[in-house]
Amino acid sequence: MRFVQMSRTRTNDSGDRMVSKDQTDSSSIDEGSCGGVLGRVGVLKKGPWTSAEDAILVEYVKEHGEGNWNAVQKHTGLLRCGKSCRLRWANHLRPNLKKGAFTSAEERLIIELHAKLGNKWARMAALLPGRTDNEIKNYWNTRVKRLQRAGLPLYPPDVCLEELNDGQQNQNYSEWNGGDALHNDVSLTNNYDIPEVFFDNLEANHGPLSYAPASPNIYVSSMPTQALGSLKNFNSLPPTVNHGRRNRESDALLPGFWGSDINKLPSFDPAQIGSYKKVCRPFGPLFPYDATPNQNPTPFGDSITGSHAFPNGNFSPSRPLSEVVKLELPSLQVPKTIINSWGTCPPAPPSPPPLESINAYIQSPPAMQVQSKCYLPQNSGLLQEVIHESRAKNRTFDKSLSSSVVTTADGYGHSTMELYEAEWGDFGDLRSPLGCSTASVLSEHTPISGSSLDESPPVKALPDGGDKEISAQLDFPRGDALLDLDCFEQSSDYLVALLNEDFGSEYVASPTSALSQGWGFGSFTWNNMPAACQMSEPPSDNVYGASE
DNA sequence: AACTCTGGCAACCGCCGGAGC
DNA sequence: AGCTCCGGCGGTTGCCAGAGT
Repeated sequence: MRFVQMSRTRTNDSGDRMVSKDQTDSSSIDEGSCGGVLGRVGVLKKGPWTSAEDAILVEYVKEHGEGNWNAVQKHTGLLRCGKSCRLRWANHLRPNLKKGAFTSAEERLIIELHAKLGNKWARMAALLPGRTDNEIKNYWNTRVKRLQRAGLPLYPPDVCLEELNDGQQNQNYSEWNGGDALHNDVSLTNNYDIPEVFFDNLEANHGPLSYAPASPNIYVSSMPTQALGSLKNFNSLPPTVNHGRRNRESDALLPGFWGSDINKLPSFDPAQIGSYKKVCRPFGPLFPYDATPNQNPTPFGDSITGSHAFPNGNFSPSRPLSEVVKLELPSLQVPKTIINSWGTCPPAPPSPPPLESINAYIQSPPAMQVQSKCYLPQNSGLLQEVIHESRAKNRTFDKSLSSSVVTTADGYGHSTMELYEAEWGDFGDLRSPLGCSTASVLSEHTPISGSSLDESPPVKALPDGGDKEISAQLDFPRGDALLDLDCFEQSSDYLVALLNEDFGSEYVASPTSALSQGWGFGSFTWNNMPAACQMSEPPSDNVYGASE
């Protein structure tokens, strides 16, 4: 999976094989970075270190110890600034440095630490003996890149669970105990973020089928099925598209996602599933239909905000920054204030923004992609934040879902739950075979075609409040195509190929069997399924660990 | 064989905080 | 209090190698 750290030596071992273009950069007299200036010698050297320089530095440290790095140049004549010396020593020369690829345990630890700490590379390095912050950072960034391309979340389910459990220990608030905890959480998350799930999948699906209504990669909730759900993204790609790259990625897809050694993946514990059901259920399809805006002031979901891992590796910090003493922003983050300034989404008003603005977004994939890119940066990367917030939100799910009423073609109102059951009955469960969003499902199979806003499909007023509208018109262009069963079958075949390639056919005989086993392909997965929809027990097989 | 894309890695850059004066 | 120096940290860049087309 992860390339074994190459034995190649770019710098010095092979005798200055590599020469940087600015190996001696006399222009970089930058006090802020590396000094650059040196009184008597002239210019400081930049670029890769040579073995001779290393030897000089090692000798110096042996003699004088670490620290006082700016004195190195004085004492040794080494044309390197103090910072460069320190880095070289810390990252390559100091003893007890562990070289080579990260072990599975280390990778696992990094993931867990990142879930807890965010981009605190130095702190992680302190907990990983022999590893440097730079190493960890590089590893993580590469991982983020890979997963982002694959449209996968960053944290495996058990890591989420651990964080979840940790958080539960720390936050043992009751569900309706005066609503303080919940209220605070909800009120503080009143930031009207467009759920990242949209952008996430739009990004993941950008390309020939960028219009495809990707199922939201609902992070925690869909963890066990996330990989399968994400395979959908590849599913939606024509087999002729970039096959080689895809194969490469498919190779990285699951093992890379869950760790370097798939066999070491934690078993899928039904008990954990219970936790998922309990905690994560609401994340998925709820957001466009949340019928309890009073408790759920954000139009998207408090059910969603913060519940999703971005493919860039970070989670949405829907949990307000104000709640975090000092939130370290991962590499691609911007202050929360920017979140509310994206696109047409208004800054947090006291009431949910009009659905029109939301729909406008959803129906403008290109713009969404742009927005997505703009949006990505603010994720905190702190899994705990997400879980913390999600806890306060998931409670609204059952109520909202069961109370949501949508007028269907028969002219009668149906609860969204009824619609789910009706629409997905053919599949034996309530999952979208292609991970179609609830929105597209409903919009496709109700008179509210929603293919165009111009048609002004009726917006459903909820019985419990005239101003609570269901965005039944929420739709993706061409969403109907993805509901087509033929399309599904084709995609399924492709999925089978992928699955067989990655897992071996013994793991998943067919996508339909996978479905029948409770493995969702998209937004409707076992774990984000409303409780009422979970009519059968989740799969007990440990798909990922089946080889054990 | 040439090209492209991606992963991996080393190193640099800029900012920040602490210490000392 | 203000300044400078130093070191630490996180983000970014640039290069090479490998894989695929």
